Amino acid sequence: MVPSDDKRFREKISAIQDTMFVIGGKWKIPVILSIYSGNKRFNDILTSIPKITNRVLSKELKHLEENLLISRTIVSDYPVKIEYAITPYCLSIDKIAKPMEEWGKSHKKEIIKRQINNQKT
Amino acid sequence: MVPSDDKRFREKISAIQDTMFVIGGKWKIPVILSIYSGNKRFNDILTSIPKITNRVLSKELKHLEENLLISRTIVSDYPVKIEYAITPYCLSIDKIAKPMEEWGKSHKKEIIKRQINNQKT
DNA sequence: CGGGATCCACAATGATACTG
DNA sequence: CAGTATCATTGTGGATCCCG
Repeated sequence: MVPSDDKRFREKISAIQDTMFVIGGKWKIPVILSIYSGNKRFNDILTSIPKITNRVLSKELKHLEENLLISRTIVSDYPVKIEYAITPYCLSIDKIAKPMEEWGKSHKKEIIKRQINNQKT
Repeated sequence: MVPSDDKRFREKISAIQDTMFVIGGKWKIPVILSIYSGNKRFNDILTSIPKITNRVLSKELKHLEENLLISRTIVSDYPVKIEYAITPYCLSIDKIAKPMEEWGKSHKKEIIKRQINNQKT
């Protein structure tokens, strides 16, 4: 590796790893999209996302709140009623969600194409 | 959630999760960038990425090869000499790496800003 | 209803050694 | 050189129960 590239290289990696930390993992984006698509209550979000468990959802919501992507509001004390909402800031992840969605789709095609070619040989 | 949104919603989630699967995790992007920046040999890549171990690197390289992002070429049999290279197809991830890098940078600023505000109160 | 606490299985990782 | 094998340790996720 060229030494002069080193600093920029590491900064780049670091920035991308930061992003991965915030929205990476299996559930972050699904949770955000669930709330974005209208779900506000814990159990609604829970049931809207296949296979997620309440403990994991709880952790993810906390993580997202700490990273300013969603807000948590106590609507009523008794019975306890909480509402989650995405923050205006959260909309900025659209800039990465869109490319990721498109790339994911085209990549799937690419992999399928490869499999067909392998079968031929 | 509105039922009519359901199908598109799940497709969107699925595509993004596919992307996360391919380039997600701690090391995928660093490995790609390392090769991109000129490292071709296993041990070069290994030492260029802080904290990665040879076992993890080995797994990541296999994963990336399976997903067509890098190529693995046996240059000489004895002594064994392998060369890794990024594929032309791999360049397509630039479309997501760039946005992720930019978002990561601006997000760090956002978090720092939040911390300063919290200290005031 | 919105989670937290606990227990447990299994996956991931580090360290070290070893091989073709 | 380019990895694998093995073992100990840690982390993470699911299942279940519980509480305000």
